[in-house]
Amino acid sequence: MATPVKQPPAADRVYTHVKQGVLDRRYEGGALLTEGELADAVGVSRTPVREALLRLEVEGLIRLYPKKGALVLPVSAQEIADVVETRLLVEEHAARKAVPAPPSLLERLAELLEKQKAQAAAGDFAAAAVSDRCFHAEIVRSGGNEILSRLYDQLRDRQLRMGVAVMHSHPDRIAKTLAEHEEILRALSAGDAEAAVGVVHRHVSWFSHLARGEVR
Amino acid sequence: MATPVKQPPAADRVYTHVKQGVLDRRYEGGALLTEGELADAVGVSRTPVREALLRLEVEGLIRLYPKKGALVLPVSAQEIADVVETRLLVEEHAARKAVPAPPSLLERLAELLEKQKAQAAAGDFAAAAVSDRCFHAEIVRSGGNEILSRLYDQLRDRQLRMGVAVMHSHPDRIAKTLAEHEEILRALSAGDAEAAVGVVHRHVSWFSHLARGEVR
DNA sequence: TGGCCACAGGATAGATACAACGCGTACGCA
DNA sequence: TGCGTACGCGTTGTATCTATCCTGTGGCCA
Repeated sequence: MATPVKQPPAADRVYTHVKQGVLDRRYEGGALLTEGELADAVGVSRTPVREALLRLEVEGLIRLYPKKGALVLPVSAQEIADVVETRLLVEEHAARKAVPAPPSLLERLAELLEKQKAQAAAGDFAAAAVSDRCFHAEIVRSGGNEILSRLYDQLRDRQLRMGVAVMHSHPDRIAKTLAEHEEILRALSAGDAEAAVGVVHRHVSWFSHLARGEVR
Repeated sequence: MATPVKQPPAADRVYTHVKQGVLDRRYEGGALLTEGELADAVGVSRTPVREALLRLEVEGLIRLYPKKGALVLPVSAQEIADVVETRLLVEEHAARKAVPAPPSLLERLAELLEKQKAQAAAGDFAAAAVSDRCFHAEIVRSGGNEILSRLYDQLRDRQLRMGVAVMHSHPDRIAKTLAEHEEILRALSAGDAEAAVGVVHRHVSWFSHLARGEVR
């Protein structure tokens, strides 16, 4: 048999294609995508394309203009501020709620932290970024609130568009991130909610300083 | 001319139809909707139905099962808890941020409160519920965070499914709601953030007591 | 009688065909 | 030359058709 693996659904392929394209700037902010283009690019019909675009609009990555096309939303200062503010709200809440932390959570966090360290040391920054993301998501998910967990995932996606390059280019920043993660883990282990919240606050709001005025 | 008005897009009609159906319990939780049924019911083809169902899934009202149909999600205790927790998080944050409140905000809130009072006095509980909702939404929107504003709207929609009847049936509760709104407005006017947060907390978490164990 | 397999029914997933709409352009008229 | 209108192209919106997949049912065999 030539292709024993079953292809993922066409709608998902389009979704991933566009999302990746938007996230890593292959599609510039302000670009106007049309269903036909995307259909050709991915090799499917327009129907699944419509589906994917609809999902992406809900996530706030694009905006659908009737009879015109899908506008790749440029990153605005407003959006950056909103994302950071919302992340702060969700993550601080999660950190506060994660105290006292169950051993299973602490264990998973320690594991993720080790993994990220190893990946950073090996120079695999992309993988490290994934681990970074998992670390935060794990804390949020430990709160057990599905609404907040889903929201948080979306926030991280949107944040990916805003200056990821900087994260990857500065080893200093990586080290600082790791140190802060360690600090968060320590605070959670110690059951010190306010300390954990404080570190999370620093950790997240650092980004807003960096992003200020860097709207491209 | 018979129908001079232009019909809204078919997808929107389906969306509204299903959403209303789910919200006012015409479609029971646990029911399995099929695209064909809905297409016939609204009088459009299945394509816009798909679109509408997709949007509703993102909002968390239904769950799409591949090759099976659209399950109207039953209200679970988990969902109630999540909605209330998230509302608390968002609304308390909004209340805190709304201090000091600009006069324009206070003005709009006072206006909405008066309107709701009049509607409640006139016995138009449905309209009063709409005003109630606007009151809260206005505070959240004043924060200027689009992500939180959109999230909040979704939360209110979902909460509509959980025991609205109770709200409408007890005039006592209406009176209490109005009193609490007045209290919130007073606290905001006075610039007392913590007082406002406290009232909001009471106001929102009242619902969780009511909903506990009342999962239908 | 119990379990397995084949088949049929119904649903979605995807492709394609058609209609309606909007926008820009170019032509015509004043 | 300037403005208004009409035409044409491109895009989305909707409908319909086909293929694929899942599920439940029925019969057959051990």
